[in-house]
Amino acid sequence: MKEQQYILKKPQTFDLRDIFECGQCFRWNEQEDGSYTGVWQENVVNVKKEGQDYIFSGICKNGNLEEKIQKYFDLDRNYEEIKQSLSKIDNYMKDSIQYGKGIRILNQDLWETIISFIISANNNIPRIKGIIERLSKTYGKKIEWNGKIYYTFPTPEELKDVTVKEYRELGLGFRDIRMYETTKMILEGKVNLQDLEKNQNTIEVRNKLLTLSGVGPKVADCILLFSDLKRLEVFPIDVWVRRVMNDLYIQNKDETKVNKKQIEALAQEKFGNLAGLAQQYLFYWRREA
DNA sequence: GTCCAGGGAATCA
DNA sequence: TGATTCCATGGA
Repeated sequence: MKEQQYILKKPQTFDLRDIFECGQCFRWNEQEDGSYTGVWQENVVNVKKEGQDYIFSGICKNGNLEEKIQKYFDLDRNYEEIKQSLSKIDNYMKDSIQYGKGIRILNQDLWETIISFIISANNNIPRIKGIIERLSKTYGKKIEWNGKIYYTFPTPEELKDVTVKEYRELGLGFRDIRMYETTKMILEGKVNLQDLEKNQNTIEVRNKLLTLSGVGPKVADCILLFSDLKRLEVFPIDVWVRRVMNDLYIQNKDETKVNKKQIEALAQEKFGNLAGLAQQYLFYWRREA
């Protein structure tokens, strides 16, 4: 495969750290020069900031790099408008958006997002990244670029003979059986990913995702928001989001006792169909700042 | 040694 | 429906 290059000139909303460290993805790693390298589908790409421009270079299977980047980085969406709208809600939103102003929500592969967030359950980000890297290295396809070896995220077919024990040995812990069962369900067609991609009814898609082993409300919402399903109205509630929502708006003495339905209702009322974006600014702000 | 992590499933009321 | 408890693992 031939190396391709694409230069994104002076994007208004685009920051490498905000995009790759805000918790939505697990396969992008910072390089010594401050650029980031990542693998998605069968693409290996490095993004480097040059002045106010961003230089993408890498290899991609069938297709041109520019089109893939346009889609993956959600470049057709107007984030300036979204940020302006959310900033009007209150000063907390204004501050959190100011902190994460370069965030864009990636259109990640549905299958990879499902598995990644099943692994994320009761786990921490460095360890999630390690597990996903070992999964790819063990079962994915090898891609060489720029003198280094990279591995694609394994497809359901590439995992069809993997046992629960082998997942456990990769360090998945109690998530081994969930990963095994979900992979099996998809291979057997009990959940059809193409059908989910086509279905415009968010409730139906969410309910279907919830039938997968290891997919509960929070994981389902992360899949809906961070994959190419791209539902911006969902509001994934994890420990950090519960914490920040309680601190800012609810102020219960015991944050762990806050009712999830109360948080959901509040999010819907305040943020409406942009709740997912609001959630991401708040998550990143509370976790990093 | 203890606590915690982008929670889910099983169990019980 | 709603609340509790257990689930591996590695880093702080």
